[in-house]
This record gives sequence, C-alpha cells and structure tokens, in this order.
Amino acid sequence: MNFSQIGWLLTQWYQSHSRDLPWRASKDPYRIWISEVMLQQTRVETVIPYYARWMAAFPDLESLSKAGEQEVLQLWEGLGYYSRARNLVKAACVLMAEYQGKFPDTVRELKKLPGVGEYMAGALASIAYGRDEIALDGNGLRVIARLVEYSAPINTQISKQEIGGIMRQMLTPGSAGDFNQAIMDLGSLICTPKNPLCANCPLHSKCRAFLQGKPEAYPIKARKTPIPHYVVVAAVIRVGNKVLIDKRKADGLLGGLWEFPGGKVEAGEDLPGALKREILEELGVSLIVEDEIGHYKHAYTHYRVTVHVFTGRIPQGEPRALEADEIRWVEISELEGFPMGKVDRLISRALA
DNA sequence: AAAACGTGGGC
DNA sequence: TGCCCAAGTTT
Repeated sequence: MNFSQIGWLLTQWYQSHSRDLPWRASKDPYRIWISEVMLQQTRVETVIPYYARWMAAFPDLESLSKAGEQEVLQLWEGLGYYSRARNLVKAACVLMAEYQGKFPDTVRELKKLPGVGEYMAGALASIAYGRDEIALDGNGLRVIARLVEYSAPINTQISKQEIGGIMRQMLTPGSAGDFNQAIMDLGSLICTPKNPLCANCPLHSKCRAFLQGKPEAYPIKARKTPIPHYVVVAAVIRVGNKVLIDKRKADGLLGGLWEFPGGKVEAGEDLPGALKREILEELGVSLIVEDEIGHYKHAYTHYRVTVHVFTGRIPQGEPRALEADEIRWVEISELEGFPMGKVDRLISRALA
C-alpha cells in the first residue's frame, strides 16, 4: 500500500472538510495545549463551552501558573479525569519557572511536562511548531486499523508502535499538523466507530476493511474485565444552616474535589451500619443515622455505584479530617462554590 | 503491562 | 437498561 499517497489524500481532503473549531483559530501552543487536554476522552461538543470559560479565566500560561487548584477544579467540574486539571497547573508552573514561560518545541522536551504523553507531544510539536511528528489518537488507530485490516487488538503497546509506524509513512512532510488533524477529523466525521460513512471517504478505494465489506469489524479490541457494582452510603450532617463536607485527597478518584462523607457498604452490613462505621473511620465521631433522603445511580470508568444518602447528626464530639484533606461546615447556599463530582453535586443541589 | 481515572450521549 | 464510546496519561 502506498502510505505516502494516502497521507497526501488525507491532507488534501482536510483542506475542504476541516471542522471550524475555536482552538484552530491560532497556533498559540497554550491554546492548543488546553484544547488537547480537554479533548482527551471527551467529545468536541462537550469541550467547547468549557474551553471558552477557561480561556476567559486563564488566557495564558502566566495566569494559569498563578491559579489555585480549587479555582481550576471549579472550572473543570463536569469534564472528568480531574488529574488533567491538576496537571495543567503543575505544567504551567514548570514552564514559567524552568522554560521562561515558553513551551519547548520538541517531542522529547514536551513529554517531560506533567500530563503530556506521546499523543500530546506529537500534537503540539506538529500543530503549534510545524514539526514532522505524528499524533496518534483513538481516531488514528481506528482509521489505520481499517485501512490495513489490522487483525490484532489495538489496545496494546505493540499495536500502537506498529500503527504509529504506518502513520509515520503516511505523514506529509511540511504539513504534519494538518495531516494529524485530518486523520482525526476523518475518524470523527467519516470513519466513525458505528455506521461509518464510507461512501464519503476519500480513502475508500484503498481501505481493506471497506473493500472486504466489514469496516465496523475493525479495530479489534481486547475484551474488558467485568465492571463491579458497589453500594455506597453518604451522610448529610446538618447543624443549623450548615452542612459538613470533606475534600478528597489529591490523588485518586475525584482528587481535590469535595464530597459528603461516606463510603462503600461491606458484605453483611446494613446501610445505616455502614454509614456509622464510615463516619467513625473518616471523622472520628459516632453518627446517629436519621432518614434516607435520596439515592443515585452512577457509572464511573471502572465501576458502578448506587449511593444512598441519609441525614444524620453527631451527638457528641467534634469531627476531624482523619482520611480527607480537610473538612468544612458550609452554608447550603455556598455549596455551589466547592468543586464536586457528579453524584455529590446532585446531592448538594437537592439540598438547595 | 494492566488498571485506574469521569462524564454524557447514542443505541 | 446496560454497554460502548469520546483528540490519553500515569503508575
């Protein structure tokens, strides 16, 4: 297969079919960086309003480097994968302190920044700096897997190297940025996971999967492990107009976000019993469990939960942050100002 | 190297 | 409803 010709066809196609997206208006590496981080595992339509708010709040590297974690998480709330937001601030600080406020322009240096991996480094080097580097994402994997009928699972290190090797042969020297964005736009608009629009594809006469009549059979993915389901309890502890929330530790799930205290129900426990145990472990006080005021189902990436929410009161003693970063008593009306994950935000809004 | 890491939309 | 999927990175 003539990969060089295919790359040229893609880049040509992009000239007349590229999407008009806010972050494509300039070559400012900062603007491209923010968009690329937001777009990780996230749809374009979801990102657009977040991107606008972000740029209004943090228009450049310097403003971001001075931002507080809470302020950044608040803007990020709802986008998920919150380590992305924390890493943005870290990287901005590194760039201001060690790179004179300028992005490096090589893949090698870019990859040293927190939150910048293989894909992002290639994207920045090619799109912002015109370097001849590939940026291989999920779209590229799918497009190329179909093109060559790649028969092994694509979610392995080896496959990414092999497909990256093919992509490198396709790359159009001098316009790698357009080439990389072309393959992403093709994957997003034409070569979609379900119901690809092969009739409109500039590559269909060369695509092995299409010629075999089964584009949807590719890419092949290894079967995932089953997703567990947990029952979780949470406490709304009110004193007067205030309610107790805690800030989750910076690492791990929903790191740095606030929540209503609680945790997983263990085997053999009833709901109130589990909640009393969790509050004792987390806050060092006993809890009188009152009424169930709601329940929520939610799916994280690798497990599902049903969260049962109870009101409760602390008969004696002062709660302490034994497992959280911090605890705080806040007015119901102030809850919106504390970044939270989806379930806790639903709970906080139900209280208002 | 496999698992962790969010959320919303489509079917 | 439940599962798949979306411009990946980190440990």
